[in-house]
Amino acid sequence: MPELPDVEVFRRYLASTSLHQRIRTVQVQSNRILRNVSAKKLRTALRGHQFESTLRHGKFLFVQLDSCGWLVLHFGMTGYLKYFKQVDKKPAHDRLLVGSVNGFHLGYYSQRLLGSVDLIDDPKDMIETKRLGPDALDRDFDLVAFKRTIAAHRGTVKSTLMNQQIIAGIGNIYADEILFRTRLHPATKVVGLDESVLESLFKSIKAVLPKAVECRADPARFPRSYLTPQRHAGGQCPRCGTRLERIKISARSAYFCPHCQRRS
DNA sequence: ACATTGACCTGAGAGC
DNA sequence: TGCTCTCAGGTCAATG
Repeated sequence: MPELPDVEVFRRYLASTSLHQRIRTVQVQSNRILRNVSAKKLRTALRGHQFESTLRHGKFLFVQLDSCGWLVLHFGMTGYLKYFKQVDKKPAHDRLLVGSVNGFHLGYYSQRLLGSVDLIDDPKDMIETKRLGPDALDRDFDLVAFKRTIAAHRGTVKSTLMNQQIIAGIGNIYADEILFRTRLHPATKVVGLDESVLESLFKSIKAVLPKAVECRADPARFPRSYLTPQRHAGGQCPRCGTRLERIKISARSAYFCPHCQRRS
């Protein structure tokens, strides 16, 4: 699930529910999600403290602590957050539960355990260490930066869009949506795309992602012109009605309209 | 340096 | 019903 729009929705959810509450309990339900922090160290860092603010870069959510340091949440393929009061009504696959003095809990969920939780000193350092590219929605990430960033790469346009070290935030679903809007076949090579196509691709990124956030990353709310709600076996192109095709690009499924997105 | 592939996990759904 | 196979929106290490 969680690409940039999903994580932005999680960030707003956390910010509207869980800031400025004194933390009373910390339950690590699975050690597997922990990266460079032990359960004990995490408990010590959180208990008695508060979440102060939030930040997002690509698919990473950073939560600032009032003491010092940041909690980092990554959601993998199946992660999400849930804020609730009744512990007996919590969903399955909770991996971290943070309880506050107000009686509510913030749960981090990850069915497939591909997500991660970490504790760091500074988001900037982490972004640098992981060599993440600019966040796709950052204002400073403009057309000039986009062209400069993408120019050095030789692979397909889809794998380039999904490479977090080139641009942070775009995953499999939104790469397909962006390419559909740009009418580009997913296997098109970046090399040889002319200026006008690059500009159109850039505009698609800057249109699709905010629209998805506005729709709370829920495909059921997406405009009719969007590919994502049709992105399944038997799905049809919202523009021309052609049956969508599925191919493999860098070992992931790419859905596209064979009529609107011709191989060039 | 860059691009691609398989491995890491669990669970749902299809087909037999 | 139960078995097997494939697939799923993530990254990372190993390979070409």
